[in-house]
Amino acid sequence: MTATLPTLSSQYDPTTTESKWQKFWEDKQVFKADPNKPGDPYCIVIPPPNVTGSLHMGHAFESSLIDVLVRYHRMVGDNTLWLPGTDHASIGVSTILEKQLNAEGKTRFELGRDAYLERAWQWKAESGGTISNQLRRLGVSVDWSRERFTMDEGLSNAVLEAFNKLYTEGLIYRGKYLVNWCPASQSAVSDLEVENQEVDGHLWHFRYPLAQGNEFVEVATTRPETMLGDTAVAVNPNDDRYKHLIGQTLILPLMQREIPIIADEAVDPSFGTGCVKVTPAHDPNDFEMGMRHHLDFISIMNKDGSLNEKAGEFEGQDRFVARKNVVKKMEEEGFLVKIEGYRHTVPYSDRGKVPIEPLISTQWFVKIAPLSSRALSALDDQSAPQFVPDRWAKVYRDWLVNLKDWCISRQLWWGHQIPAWYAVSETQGEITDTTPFVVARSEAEARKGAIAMFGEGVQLQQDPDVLDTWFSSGLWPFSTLGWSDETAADFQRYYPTATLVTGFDIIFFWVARMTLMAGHFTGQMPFKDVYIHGLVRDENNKKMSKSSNNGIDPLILIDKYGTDALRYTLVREVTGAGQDIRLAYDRKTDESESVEAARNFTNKIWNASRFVLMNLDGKSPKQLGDPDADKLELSDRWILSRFHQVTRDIRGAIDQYGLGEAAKLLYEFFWGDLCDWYIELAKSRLQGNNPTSRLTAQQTLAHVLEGTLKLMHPFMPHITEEIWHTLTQTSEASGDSLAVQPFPSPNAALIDANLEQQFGLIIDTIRTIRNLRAEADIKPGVKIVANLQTESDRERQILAAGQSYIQSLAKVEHLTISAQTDAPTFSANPSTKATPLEDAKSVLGTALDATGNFLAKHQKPILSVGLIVFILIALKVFASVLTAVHEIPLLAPVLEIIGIGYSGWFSYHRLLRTRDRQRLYGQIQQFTVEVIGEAHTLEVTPVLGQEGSHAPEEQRSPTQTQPANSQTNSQTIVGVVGTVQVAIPLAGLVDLDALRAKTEKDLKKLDAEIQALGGRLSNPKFVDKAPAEVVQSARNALAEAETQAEILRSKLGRL
RNA sequence: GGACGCAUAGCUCAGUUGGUUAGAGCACUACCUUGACAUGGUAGGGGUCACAGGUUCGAGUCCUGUUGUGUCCA
Repeated sequence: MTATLPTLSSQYDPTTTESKWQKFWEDKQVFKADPNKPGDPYCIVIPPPNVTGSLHMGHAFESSLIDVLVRYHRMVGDNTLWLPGTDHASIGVSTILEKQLNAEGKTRFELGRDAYLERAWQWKAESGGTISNQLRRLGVSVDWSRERFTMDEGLSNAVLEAFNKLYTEGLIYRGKYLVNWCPASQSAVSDLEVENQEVDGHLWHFRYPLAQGNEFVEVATTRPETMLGDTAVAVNPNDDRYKHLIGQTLILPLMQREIPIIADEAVDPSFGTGCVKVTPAHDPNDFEMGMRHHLDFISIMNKDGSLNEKAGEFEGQDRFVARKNVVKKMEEEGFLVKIEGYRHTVPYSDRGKVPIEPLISTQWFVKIAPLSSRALSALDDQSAPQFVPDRWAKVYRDWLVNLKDWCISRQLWWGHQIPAWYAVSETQGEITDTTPFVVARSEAEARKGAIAMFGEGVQLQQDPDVLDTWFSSGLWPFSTLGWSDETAADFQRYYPTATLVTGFDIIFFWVARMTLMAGHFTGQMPFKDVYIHGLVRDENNKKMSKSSNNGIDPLILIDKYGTDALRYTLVREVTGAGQDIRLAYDRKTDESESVEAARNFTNKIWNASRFVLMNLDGKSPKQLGDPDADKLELSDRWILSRFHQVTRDIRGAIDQYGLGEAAKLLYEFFWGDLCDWYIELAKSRLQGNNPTSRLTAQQTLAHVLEGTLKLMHPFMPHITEEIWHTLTQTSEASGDSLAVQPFPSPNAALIDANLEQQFGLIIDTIRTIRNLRAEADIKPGVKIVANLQTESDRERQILAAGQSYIQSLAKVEHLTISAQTDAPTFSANPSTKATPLEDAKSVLGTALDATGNFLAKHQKPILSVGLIVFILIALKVFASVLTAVHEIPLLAPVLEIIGIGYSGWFSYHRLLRTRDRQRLYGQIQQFTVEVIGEAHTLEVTPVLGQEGSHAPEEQRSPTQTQPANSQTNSQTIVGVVGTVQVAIPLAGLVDLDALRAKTEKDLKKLDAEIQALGGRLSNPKFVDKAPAEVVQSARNALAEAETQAEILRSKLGRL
């Protein structure tokens, strides 16, 4: 698309642009990976979002981060694959279907397994694509052709294979244990699906009577109904209060069961009364104690949370109803001592949102120790995976150490059905805790095995339960690449993957599940790096969650500001250590200040690019060609140096996961260096009539803009793709994309720190002049006269080189650069005053330099003979000028005062050409002002400026801005930059008080600094111990500050 | 209770191995509709770096403690 320039709007509109490029990328398969192509493999598997999910800010954040990495690596030349997909969310989908069925007055059992699953697949077909489609709107560069789902055929095979292998190796077992039971979904859940919540509950104190005698012990509980299942009371063996009771028995109230008092180290004597009731079938700690002391395990609860026949008269009551009734009954019978308010944590089911009930049940488990030891040794011996930031490695390690066996069976239908077939014919047609079973890859295979064991007549029934979703998700990094076929091309090429990007809250779910499984099945850690990012918090710094309903919908912000703006906002907020980021948001207006700022940045990119495009004469960067090295002007060399430096910094930052830093570097470079300075400097060249200079500016602009678009592409893919196509005049039909262009490489030869530093002085000088203009209330359109004075040869040379820049950007009509100090006769530091000889040398140096510049500018071959001739001519002119000087009023005495050396320099610069001499007329007056402090003795005829190609009548002569006969104009406002004095003669009335106040303030600051530096330097310990470099820089700083202060003080004296 | 963070401008946050005058964005003030951009430009004001000690020639930065705050684990 070679958009005709006038059609480019002055405001960037993301809506059409973004959908266009998203479609383009997908249609042209720009991100389709090819394992046969060259390049280092770089693969990221998307942490599969839950298929029931919809896009939230966390996805947007994480996807933005991943996309930066992936797009960067693709452009750097790596063979890159970002593989998308979703997991099947066993409990999540079941909950949704359960609700639907409830509304229809049905249960899944009435419906039957097959019909239920049909319905589930139908739901998936209709709603399962939501999250994927929303991800598309983020512009993620995933390979959609490889999109996977944990229940598709390949991944299901991987699950079968993994289960069978683990079972054969003795790492999967079936057994009766205490599990986290979710009465809402009526399924076991893993430890990780349990969320502890602090609640205001109660502590009920009960009295249990001893079987012998009339003593009591007092116990306390937060779940009174569980007392129905108590089979002991425990005390600490070292607790003197109760030592005598150990071994005696109690009569459990309500149940009239005789239970022992046991001694166990696990009892905390300081908690409550020091006596604890023990309910082994309903509490994890008590379960352990029950095992240790061979207690009875009495389960009093049904799977729906109601009490069973073991609960006596409370049978059939819901657990919370029973709780009240038990307390009531205990009170009636005189066993209730007291009820205290008590804040404690209660385990809630992550999905079911009801309190978990620890319940004894027969389930399938994965033996963790052998798996975690492998992951641990990978971490300890090889630091694999590498965590960024590395402190998370410790959290990961702690977790691996504390892992318990993993309950993988779920009493649900949606998911991978456990590949175990029971020989139900051995147990009266039912699956019991003891029914023999065969684990196999298929029913046919199972039958074969079962017949071998139980004969032809064996009846088989597959385990009705399904596997934990995480069982299949844990295989994701390799199952999606083709495992268990280890010869699969993708697996060979892309495994192990490069980086896992995830939030710290999910370390336990993701990272550990995957490292355990990968370590076991592939012998490698599934990713080299784990990049941990923080959470996106809302405007009140609260974690966004469904339950607090404070989520911010990324799609609303995308609609309002554009995807690139949102992505940039999120990425630039990221800082080094994986801190949380906060997103500004106004819920009433759906506006976000921070995204708006990023939107403004996209608009800036758009308009700066538009400016460049409008000035390239319709040519692409390629057609313009690269600029000739010897035609580059100072500003060209500067922006190229900046570009290559920033390229180097950005590569370094991204390579170290400093994505936010890279994003900020881009902002500063683009808005600051490129727009505020280079483009502004290039304007006069683009509009001027020097074709060489114009072409060089065009080439440099085109080159730097294209390079910058590449640098920015990973962060803001849509707008950069749009502009790049226009800039390079690449048609969409070609299928060529910025996304696959090579990322810029820094060219060290073009990086010039010295040049950048010099340019810094020019920039600071411009800023100082602008500052002075504002202080003096000079209107922005008015051109002024400015005098720069410094004793430093180096500074003068820099300023001379940047003279036209200063004039152009600070709106200076006439600029003088001189060695003359402001008030030489009052110099406080005579030793720094230039001698005539030094002056002469300086003049010669400057002259030679200026000559060189002059000749280079005009590209004439230089012969040393020519140079000598030129200098001779210059000297001759100098001589004749001395005569001319006397024709100009007051000039001769002025030159006498300021010295012959400067006069030479001055003559060269100001009197050599007619135009310069004319300009001089306008400057004489202010010279007089500077030197003598008054101008009224001078009479000058106004002379129009004739500089450049501008229409003279549009310009104001300096004499017009500074009426010669006025008494009010004999003031000069002075600023300092480096050791350069910047002086601007003032016209009209000036607020002297304000000027004085300003100057005094600056002076005060300087004096404080001088004092601090002086104090430091007069401290022998500092001078002795600090590195010479630091001491020297302190000395330089002090000298500079003293010069500055001197300038200001002398100015202040005159105000 | 244990672990890990955080505390810097009105707000949100940077600040690399200690080294000149602590930075940015937003907000604020003044001026400017200048031929890329008012979603813009120029300039400006605004900070005892939570507090108290210590190490050091030198501490926003390192150490100890205190306070406040957040997260995870139990």
